[in-house]
Amino acid sequence: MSRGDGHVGDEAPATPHTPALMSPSARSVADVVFDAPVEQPFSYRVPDDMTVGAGQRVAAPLGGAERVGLVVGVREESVVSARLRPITRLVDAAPLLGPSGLEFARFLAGQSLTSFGSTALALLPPPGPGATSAVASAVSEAVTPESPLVLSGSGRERRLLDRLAGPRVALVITSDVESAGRWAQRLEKLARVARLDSGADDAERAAGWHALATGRARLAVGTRSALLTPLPAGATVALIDEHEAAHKPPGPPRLHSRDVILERGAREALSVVFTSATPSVEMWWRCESEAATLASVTPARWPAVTIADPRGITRREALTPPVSRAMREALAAGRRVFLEVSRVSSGLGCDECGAIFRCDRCGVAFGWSAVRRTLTCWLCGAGRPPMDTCPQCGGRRLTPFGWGVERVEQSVRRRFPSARIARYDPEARRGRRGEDQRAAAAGAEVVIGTRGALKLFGPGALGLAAFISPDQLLGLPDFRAAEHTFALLWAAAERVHPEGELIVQSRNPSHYALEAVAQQDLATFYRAELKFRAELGYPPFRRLAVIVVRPRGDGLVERVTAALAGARQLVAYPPIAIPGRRGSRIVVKGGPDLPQVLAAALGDLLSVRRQRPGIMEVEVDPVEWPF
DNA sequence: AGCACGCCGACT
DNA sequence: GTCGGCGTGCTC
Repeated sequence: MSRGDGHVGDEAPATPHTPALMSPSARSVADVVFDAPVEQPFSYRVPDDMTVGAGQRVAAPLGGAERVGLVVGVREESVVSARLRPITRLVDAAPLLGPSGLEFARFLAGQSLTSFGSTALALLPPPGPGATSAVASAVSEAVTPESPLVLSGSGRERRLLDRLAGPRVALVITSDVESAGRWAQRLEKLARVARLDSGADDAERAAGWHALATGRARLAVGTRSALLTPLPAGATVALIDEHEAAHKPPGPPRLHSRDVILERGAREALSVVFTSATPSVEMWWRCESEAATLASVTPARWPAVTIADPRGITRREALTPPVSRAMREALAAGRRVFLEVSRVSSGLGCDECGAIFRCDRCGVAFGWSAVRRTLTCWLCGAGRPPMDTCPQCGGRRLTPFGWGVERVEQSVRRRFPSARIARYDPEARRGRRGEDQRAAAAGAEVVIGTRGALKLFGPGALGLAAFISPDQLLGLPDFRAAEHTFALLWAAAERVHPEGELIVQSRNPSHYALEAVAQQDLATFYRAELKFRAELGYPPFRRLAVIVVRPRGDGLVERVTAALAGARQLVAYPPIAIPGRRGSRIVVKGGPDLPQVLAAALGDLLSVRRQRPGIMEVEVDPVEWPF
């Protein structure tokens, strides 16, 4: 993280090129990058009656079609090849990014091993009409750089609002449009709000971008496409729910909004504020090492938390007696019930003691294939036949995890035939059904759903939240399994009324994620999790990347493996065949400079990735494992 | 990424 | 004999 001067939107010239001053024979040539996996820019002739500057989007012919690209430089050439084709039209009336904005986008591209063009274009608002003013020169004021602030605990959003009430320019980044809408409404009470997310139409977004840049708007709300919005020094950038995986969705720009903001904040002396009930382990670690500040936590009123051990109850029964009892009580009191179901069933565990079988080397749960009868570590590739008895307790009932929504619903209906029960599993199928489900769930007393269903409930809205089988989440073959489970349990607890109850059915009742929620103590979780991460070399102590290679013909996997083996700073795990799809996955571990080292090691292989659906994808700092 | 060119299999 | 698979290379 280097501290530079200047910031994203500054010093973009309003008139980048003045033809009148050039000798009559000189022609302007613009270098343009596109959303394509090619690094080098393409050159175009700038028509005499057109003015373009770096940081401005234009449309130009490429490969037989007109495409939108970003101008990265303009040159004056006395001799221009006749083969150079002209720019077709302007997409933005003026540059959206200044020189430091372009430099920042280039830096980000290097971090994510994604082409400059793909990165920059993915971080800009969709092209729309209405942008008439150039990016303003920002007023530089002396600002003491502040350490990023993490607001946790109850009332964290209230405290963010208080901070945003001041005179400072502020940009609020959310993970999704729905949340952006909520924040826009809240902020409207403070000042006029420019919406930069897709909840606003294109013209409104473009106008908002410039309104913020020119100081005509003080507050703005957006998603990832607002991350490069020009801001004056001293402005605030807030990230809502910092721990959410949705801040790094699949596909370009393959960047976590948190990392973009931290880097931008350091470069431009911005005030960075994150909210999160359960900060990411990376962010917690920053706070511990004083690279960020955790705001003193005001604990919320917490519901009673019960860990119910389902061992010994029939395997046909989804609900333990404590859950049935609590359901009856909640329904009798007229309070709502949420039953969380984790649909994954990819691990093997012991029915007797609750142990989840893990790879000794990597600490992640083995994946279980019933067809092939093998346990496989998705990370290092180690495979083995299932054990006959549990190595921990000698138990003989070894079963795959498996409570799906359907089975739980049947089980619950048998027990509570007269309750209004609805299912909510929006991930299951797309389309209209999602809306129907939502409507049904809104009127139901009992909602049975996957983790996505939690957002149906506001704080304190539930009488009971019960997790049917969170061991399925804890047992995922992912080193972030505990972190994700912890965040989910905590979020559920916040949605339960203080007089209500949170029940977790688990065969691992002493797991630190469960204990931390029961005790309402964040540190209990992060202490144990950081120890695990340090011992086995996971983030934040080491960085990871996942390379997906599709091995068509020519031994590409072998070439990639050989290239990685040559880099001493990297640990590359052996390639693992991807179940279902054709291809292999290679996990790479490295230090803080992982992107640079990886790029150097792969060399040409990175640029030679031509193929139908991605011959080679490189995901740096993955949040969710590709299965 | 798209798209065209180009060389080997099964088919109206 | 063609139609079409996708491997290879290019796009200003």
